This record gives sequence, C-alpha cells and structure tokens, in this order.
Amino acid sequence: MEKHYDPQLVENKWYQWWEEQGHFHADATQGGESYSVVIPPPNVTGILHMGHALNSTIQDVLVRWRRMQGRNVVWLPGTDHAGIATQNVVEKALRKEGLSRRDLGREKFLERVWDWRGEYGGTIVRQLRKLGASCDWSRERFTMDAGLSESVTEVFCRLYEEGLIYRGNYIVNWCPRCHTALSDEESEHQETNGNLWHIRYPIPGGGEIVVATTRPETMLGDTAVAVNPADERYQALIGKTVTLPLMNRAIPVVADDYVDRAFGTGVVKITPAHDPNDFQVAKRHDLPVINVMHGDGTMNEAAGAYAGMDRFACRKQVVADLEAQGYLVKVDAHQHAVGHCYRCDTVVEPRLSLQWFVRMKPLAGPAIEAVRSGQISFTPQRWEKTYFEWMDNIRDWCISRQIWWGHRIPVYTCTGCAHEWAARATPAACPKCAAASLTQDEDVLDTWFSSWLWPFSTFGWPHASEDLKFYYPTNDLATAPEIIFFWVARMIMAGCKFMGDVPFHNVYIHGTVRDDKGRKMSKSLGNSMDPLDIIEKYSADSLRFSLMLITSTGMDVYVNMEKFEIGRNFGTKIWNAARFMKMHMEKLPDADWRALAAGELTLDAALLRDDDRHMLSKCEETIRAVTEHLEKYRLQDGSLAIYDFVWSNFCDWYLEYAKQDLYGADDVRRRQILAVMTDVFSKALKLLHPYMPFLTEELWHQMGYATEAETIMKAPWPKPYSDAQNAAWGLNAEVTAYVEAKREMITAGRALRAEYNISPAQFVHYIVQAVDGAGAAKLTADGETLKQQLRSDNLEIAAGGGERAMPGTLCKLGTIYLPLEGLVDAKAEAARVKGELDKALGFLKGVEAKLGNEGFVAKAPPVVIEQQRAKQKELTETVARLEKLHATFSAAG
RNA sequence: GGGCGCUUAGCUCAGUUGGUUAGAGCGCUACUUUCACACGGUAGAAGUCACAAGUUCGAAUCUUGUAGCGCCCA
Repeated sequence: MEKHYDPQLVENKWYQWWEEQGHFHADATQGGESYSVVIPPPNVTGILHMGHALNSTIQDVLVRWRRMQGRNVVWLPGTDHAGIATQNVVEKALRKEGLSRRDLGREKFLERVWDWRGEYGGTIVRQLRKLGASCDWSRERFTMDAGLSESVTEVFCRLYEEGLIYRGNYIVNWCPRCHTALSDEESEHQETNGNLWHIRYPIPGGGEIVVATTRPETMLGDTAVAVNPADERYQALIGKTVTLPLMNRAIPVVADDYVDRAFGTGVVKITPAHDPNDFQVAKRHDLPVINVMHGDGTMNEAAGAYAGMDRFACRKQVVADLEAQGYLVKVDAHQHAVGHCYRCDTVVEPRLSLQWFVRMKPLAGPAIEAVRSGQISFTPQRWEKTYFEWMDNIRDWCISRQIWWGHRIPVYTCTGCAHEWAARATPAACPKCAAASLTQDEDVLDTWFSSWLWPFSTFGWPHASEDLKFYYPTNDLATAPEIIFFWVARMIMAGCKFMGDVPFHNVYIHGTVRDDKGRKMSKSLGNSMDPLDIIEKYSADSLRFSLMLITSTGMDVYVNMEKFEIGRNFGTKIWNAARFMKMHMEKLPDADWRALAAGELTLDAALLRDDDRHMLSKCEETIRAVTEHLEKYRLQDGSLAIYDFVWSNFCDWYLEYAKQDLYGADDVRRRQILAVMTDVFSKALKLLHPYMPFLTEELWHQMGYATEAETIMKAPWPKPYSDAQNAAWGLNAEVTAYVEAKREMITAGRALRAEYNISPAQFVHYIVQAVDGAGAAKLTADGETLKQQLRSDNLEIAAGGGERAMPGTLCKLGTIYLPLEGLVDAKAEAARVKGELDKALGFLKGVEAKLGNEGFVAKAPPVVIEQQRAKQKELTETVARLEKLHATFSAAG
C-alpha cells in the first residue's frame, strides 16, 4: 500500500464495478421493507453544480445507509425536459444558422430538440456517477418519455373533466423574450430602483387630478382612474370623466376600495390589460380593456403614435412627451419589486392573455391536511410554516406555455360544431358531430405539470405496477427551499389527488452552497466551483465527506477549495491506519480477517485489557450515535462522530497503545489486539461507507474483509454489542473512566516535558504518586504502555505519600512528576501551581454557592444536585492536593 | 409592508427537550521528519455566547424588545 491514497483510479473502478454488478438495482418482487427516493430531476440542459453535489450527496448517504440496513432500496434518477430553457438553448443554436423555429416548423423543430437532448442532455447524469451516486440507472426517467407523457395527459384529462382545469383571459406574467406566459412562481421579484412619475390628468371644464405610476407607458391603455370611495378629497369627482393625456381619451373616475389613500396622490390609473389589480377593478366596474402591447414587448396599434416602439423606449418617449406637453408634475425615485423571468431574467410584463389554469383550492385541502396530520414532515420543521403560508393563500396555476417543447395540451376543437374536449389519444373525429376536422390547442404545458407527478409517474402510473405498489409512497425527498412551491407542494397535491396517498413522508430541505464570502455561486460572478474539479483534485469521497462535515442541517454552507482538504486528509489518515494494521496482520497469516469483519466478535475476556474494553465501548457508542444522527437527518453530526472516533480515538490513542503489543513478541496478545482492531475498524468502514463509498470499498477489499465478489455496499449496518457481550467483556463506565483518566495523566506528563523544553526524542524519568494503592496497581500493570506513550525510560509509581518539590501536575489518578532536581525554578513552579489552585478555588466557590442556595437545593432535580455534590467533593480534594503542592514549592523556594 | 431565519474563538459553524469548567474544523503559536500517516504528531493560546429587559434556584438555550445581516412573499 502506498503512503498516500490515490483515489482517481480507485473511484472509477469501483463505480463501474458496482454498476456492472447491479448493486444499485432494486427489485420490488424481492419484497422486504422498501425504502425509496426519487431524485429531484435536474434540468436536462443542466450541468452539475455544487447545489447538485450537496443534494445528491445527502440522498446517497441516506440511500446507502438504508441499503446496508437491509431495506429494499431504490433511488430513482432522471431529468426533466425544462421546456423554456431547452427551447431557448436550441433556438440559440438555430439562430447561429440564421434560422428561427418558425422557419423549421413545429415538427422539424421538435426533432432538433430531441437530437440536442440525445447529444448533450445526458451530461448531468454522467456527472452524478462521478460523485458516486448509487442511483438505479435502469429506471432512469425523462419527463418527455412516453410513459411520463401518458401520465401528464391522463392527469390533464381527469382535471379537465372534473372542471378543475379552465381556460380564461387573465393577467399573467408574460416574458416578452421567451414569448410565453409564466406561472406566478416563475416570476422572480427583484428589488429595483425605479421612478414614481406623477402625471396630470385634466378634468374637462377645468381642474385636474394627479396620478402616480411606475410604468408610465401603460397609461396608453388606461380606461379609468380610481379613488377610494371613502376619500373625501375626491368625492366630487366620482362618476365624472377626465382626459387621458397623449391619447385624448375621456375616461371615467371610479370609486374602489382597492385604492390605497396613502399611496402617492391617492388616485391610481386603471390599465386593465396590464395590471392584475386593475383588471379586477375593471371587472367590478365593467370597464373596457385595452391591450397596448404585442407579445414581444413592443407597442401595438392601440398605443397610437407609439405603435412599434419597444416598451422601454416607449416609456422614455411617453415621459418626454408628457413633460413637453406639461403633464408631468414630478418624478420621485422609487424602489419596488419587479418580476423577472426565472429563465432569462427579462423583466416580466403583466399581460392579459388567454391561458389554461388549474383550480388549486380543491387540490390544496388534502395536501395541507397531509402535513398538518404529520403524514409528511419537513426537516427542518420550520419550512412547514412556509408551506402552509403558500398553501393557505394558493392561487390558480397558469399551466399553458406558448412554446413548442413540452407536452402539448390535449384539448381539441371541432372545426365543424366548435365542440371542445380533452382526449387521452389523438381523436379521429368529433365525438359530438362526428366531423373529422379538428384542431389541437397550440400550447404546451408547464414543465412542472409533469414534474409534479414524478413520484408516481416514474413508477409506471397510470398503470398499476408492482413497483408502484411497493415503492410508493417514497420515503425521503431532498431538495432546496426555493423548490417548495414549484415542486414539493404540487407533488403533495398530485399524490393526494391521483394516488390517494402522500408522495413521500419526509422532506429534507437543505441550504444553498455559497462561496466563502457568502455569495450565491453564479456564472456572472464567476465564483462558481465545478464539483468535477474538486473530484479531480481531491476525490469524490473528499467532496462528499467535506460537504457533509461542514453543512449543518438545513443551513447554507460556505465553501472554498481548501475546505475539501478535510475529506482528503481524513481519507489519508484512514488509509494509513489501515496500512499500519495490515503490516501487523501479515504476521498472522492463518487469521481469517473476513470472518472477523463479518461475524460476531469472540474474545477471550481474560486477555482483554482496559484499553481494549474502552475501544470496544467507544465503537459501540459511535454506532449508536451515527445511527441515531442518520435517523434524525443529522448528517453533519453523523460524519463528525465517525471522524472523531477514527481519528481522535482509534488512531490517536488505541493505535498508539497497541504498538507495544503489535511490536512485541506475544502472538496471543497480538491476535487479541488485532481482533479488536479488525472488529472496530471494519465497523468504522461500514459507518463511513455512506459518506465515503469509494475509499471504504477499496479498504474493505484491501484489508481482506471481503472476497472479490462481495461489496461493502451490502454489508450489514453495524449493531451495538449484545448485553451478554458487554457483560462478558467487562465493558462498563468505570473502565472507560479509568482509561480516560490514564490519558489525562499521559497528556499532563507530555505537557510537563513541553514546558521544560525537553526534546520529544529524549527519554525521560517520571514519578507518579497515585492517589491510592488500587490506582497504583492499575498504573503499574499499564507501566510499559505508559512508558511508551510518555517516551519514558524510567517510570516510578508510588502510592499515597506527600507531595514532592519537583514539577508536577495533578490528575484524577494521582500526581505526575518530572524529577528535574537542581534545575527546577521553585518560584516559577509555585506560581504555576498557584494559578491552578486559584482556578480550582474559583470553581469550588461557584459550586458551593449553588449548593448553599436554598432555592437550588429545594427545586433542582436530585440528579443535578448529586452532580454538584460530586463536583464539590472532587474539587475539595483537588484544592487540598494543590495546596500541599504549593506549600512544598513555597518551602523549597 | 407581512413572514421566516441568522448573530457563539481570527474564519466557517455545532451546541437535540434550560443544569459543561461553552465545543469542532480550518487558521494561529511553540516544538517535531521517532519505526502508519508532515494530507502527520505533541503541547498550547484564543470567546462579556449581538445588545437590553424579563421568567427561573439556574439562561448561549425560554419570553419580550432593540440593532445588524440574509431569504421568501406582497
């Protein structure tokens, strides 16, 4: 084995092998307890970014852990067709050829998109493999697959037939660049510095009123102005008309509660075709609706002289004209939130158009109940509030998009009798009049209209299937908070509606990966990190482990390149621990390490020493801790528990302790030590496997824990030792406490030599004054290992007796001295001891104050009082010993 | 404007039902290439837990308020 682990070859080798061996594949017919996860389908145009790395690692940790627990696990991967984004990409490519999609026509264009998808669409799926994601690739799905398309049509038809889908003229968020409607969720509000223009609208026969607007170009489509009915200032004007400047149109003054008296002048212009609130006002007052814009954001004929201008150019011109004609009163700077297209960042235009909508209220009820009743829970739980907030105020969902790439709306109209209906298959004739001449709606559906079916459409719905029966509902869903409205909430609604059951039981909402300055990673900032670069530089294991170790549940995570050294260094540490063990294992060629790693540990209790017992106890503790953390989705705590166990316990202490025996001549003892090590280390590898799948698989084989055909992926998740084992081996709290006290003494001894600048290479003489005879006996039995760890050639252990005039440190088991006769600065030592004494006295005072407090003694739980009493006893003894030591030095000085 | 969250060591963050001498990783200081590992070892320094008031025998932890930062929704 090399000194440094080289992950590049190893990672590719194992991934390929896992996949070839079918270890990721699951089969419903094998039964057992199911555990299923569907991947949040990444955009087919996408490439892997740090957010995917975090999201996928979380899922893979959970999935690999459950697989080792023996569950029948499936992690279903796939991509969504990302209607607008993909169409944009292909249209851009076409433009380079000087073509538009209209030049090609719908059919040819779609062929081009499919070609594109075939060539570039699989990128992210290949990248997920590099990360180690144990997805069942045989089940990979795409939202435009035949099967998933069938689910979409089925769902559309059912909702249509139930009257839950309707078409109507409403104000929608319109992206003039993508040339399509967007849902409310797809319009992202951004704080923008704009202006509030105050415009004079003259009253025929004298006077004027002033309206304030942030979008002056829309005034061309004004059909009224409105005031609050309770606003005394404008009572006289209600029902009168004013003249619309520039257009010279007479428009009425209406009274409506919607108007906020305190905003601007208290008078608002009403532009029904270009503002959702104005549209409502127009409906209430039966006002005409004038659309002044084309779909591409240029002004249309209704804009009069401004026809043909771009909306922003028009804004400038309108303002200039208003000013020139004396209608502009003033301009105030005004900050407001403006909707932007989530795909291309163009300013969204509220626009009246004919679109398809889903009535959401009836779907929301059961979905709200599913979370309220606890059938679904969010981690962290606070996101449930966000969910309820949105669901309680849910609005209808605009699902039609004026693009070509997507599921075409299955609504047909008879050109003969004008009958309109939704059909699951392309109909041959009108069901009403039998005419064969039909037209299909030109629009396609929102991509999320297929994604919201993902947890069951991917398992074969609407057809009954074994998979659907066995794996639905899924267990966990991991995603980012911004997806709660787009996807999570809608999946819950769809699951409840079409499956009659929730789509998953737990939603794990993780944070955002940011750069080390806390900024979101973005192409324009140039601060994004490519997970593949990290994998190349440090390995996928390092990426995964480091991410998990530094990311607390649901919190944003700040990363930079150096953070990934954590995982790499840890990997090297484990690698070297393994290398060390192997070196000694080779001295016992007859030993069956595989049986030891796989089976129950049998040990000769008579040969066990306290450090072995301590190690076994710690291992058990770690198994419990990691398992519990994973159950609670505390992935960071899980990784930290393993890290601490392997590094701070196994490597720092047990390995060092073991050297005495491993380098010694006693084969029986060596066998025992290596048995304990193998048991503990193989368990550590298993606990670590979900986080670092590659390294653990490599070592699983290197260490001889498996035959070639076996994988750690399917090795059973470690369990704590049985009560019988614990009893037989003598694992208990006293033993653990003794070993830890012994370590405290070793640390104290090392600190003494550091203080006296004794070179680490030099062997030194120590004297230990144990507190009692029993302690002295134990320490004497451990004498050789103590000497090894203290680098001492002379260790005297005495029981009881007085304090000595030499540098010493008080420990639980006794005082450890560094006998440096003649060299000791007694004054300095006295001062050092005085410092410790003062500290101890301070704590003692605090404890005694607590115990002296009547309220505390009367009200605190007995356990806590007992704790304080024990502490008081301990501190009192410490103080007494320190006082003696101090006195000794004072006398010597 | 409404909602949610954050503020703990130089940096990034843990701290799970109130009871610790408040922890980790990185960074920092000193020593160190000794026979698993310098991607290492040993020892160490470092925090009025944002601020204020309150509840309590006891508050980093609960309540209220203030300030700053961030996100979501209008």
